Amino acid sequence: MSSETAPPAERATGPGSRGRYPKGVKRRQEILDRAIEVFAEVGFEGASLRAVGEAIGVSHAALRRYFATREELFLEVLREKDRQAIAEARGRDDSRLGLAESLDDYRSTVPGLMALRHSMVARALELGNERSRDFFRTRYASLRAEALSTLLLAREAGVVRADIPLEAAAALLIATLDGLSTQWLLDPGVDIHGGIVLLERLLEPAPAPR
Amino acid sequence: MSSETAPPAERATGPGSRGRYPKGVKRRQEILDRAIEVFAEVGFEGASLRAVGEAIGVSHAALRRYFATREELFLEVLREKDRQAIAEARGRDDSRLGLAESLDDYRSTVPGLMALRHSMVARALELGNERSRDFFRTRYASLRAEALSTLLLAREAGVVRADIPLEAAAALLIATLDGLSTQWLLDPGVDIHGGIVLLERLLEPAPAPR
DNA sequence: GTCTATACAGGGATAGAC
DNA sequence: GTCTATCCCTGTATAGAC
Repeated sequence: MSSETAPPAERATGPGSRGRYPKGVKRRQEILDRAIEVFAEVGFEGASLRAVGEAIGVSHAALRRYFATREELFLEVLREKDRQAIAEARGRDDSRLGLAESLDDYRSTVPGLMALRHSMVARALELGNERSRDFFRTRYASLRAEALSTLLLAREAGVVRADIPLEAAAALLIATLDGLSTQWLLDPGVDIHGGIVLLERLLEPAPAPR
Repeated sequence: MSSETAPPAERATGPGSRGRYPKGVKRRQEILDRAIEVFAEVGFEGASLRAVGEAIGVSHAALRRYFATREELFLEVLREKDRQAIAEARGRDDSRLGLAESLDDYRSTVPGLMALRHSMVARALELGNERSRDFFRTRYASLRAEALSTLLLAREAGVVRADIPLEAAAALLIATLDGLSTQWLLDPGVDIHGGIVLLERLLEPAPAPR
């Protein structure tokens, strides 16, 4: 049952708590950063704990002082990338849908990291990997919530049809980004941008009557 | 470099060729069928070659007489499932889009096999796995082609708007099925059916004016 | 022709020394 | 905190029995 072996610096990253281990969190962040680089280079399968450790100049066993398991390290990498993406996304929030920008976010990540995300989602779908499952379930939930609020604004601004259920539309938006990216990753000839703008157009209120 | 060690029964499955090994192809098919069962039970990660071999009552080394590599076995499983799906899909081809039916196809597959497909796509995105890459690239290409011809029929029947690029719409359809399924697999509370019918409605010619 | 036996390199997890 | 040593599992590869 793997009953809670109490990983050291688990939830000790909050800034305003009691006593911290400044050395510890710093090292942890360093591992995270180097791990991202390794993923970007060799992808998910190539990024063994030993490979990551070697890139830092540390044995693979040492990594487990900061990340209880390989899966945990992977999830933390994704969390970190999400944080970075959110930080970059600030400041360009208008009432437009802005799907093209979301797409650029998606694509800006190096190929290795895109593969990482896909591999992690796949793992989350497997039996057993509850941690990954929970992570992605809440991640997609918040993605949908974010899309929903954007859609609400867009509808008020009049750029989205008023007769469609926005919850379904939100799920549809996220699904489109995911699915088109998959096809584009497999075959760069696929016009992913065309698919995005098509969906954006389909959501618009009235097709110009002529 | 792994320079072509000539796998035995590689392309010897065609029915009308020269001399066959009837015993061989039968055994191969048996392995395939049992492998599908194992995948359905334990998923992608749990289905090691040794596990599959054990389920058949054979050593793992024996499997490699029929499938040059683990990846090859996996791909063959997916090919087999595709064949079955195509066979079942015959007979219900009207001019409707029929997305709901496609969804049922998607869902009918046991969880383990859905995870298998996702895991294989993820692997195909990784560097190196060219076989998987090729398989899914052509697979998605033919899925899009199929969707395109369906969309053409639907447009002629008047159930799809005439002012949209159907190639982009085809990619969008496939992407939606993929993406929504991912969300639904992670969280059964997601109304995947709602997303599908929404897209179908968005593609319809004119929203009832009122 | 088909399969078992066996070896190899590499993976993640873990225990205990320093 | 980090290491080394070890365990058990994986896919791959080869030799040889029948």
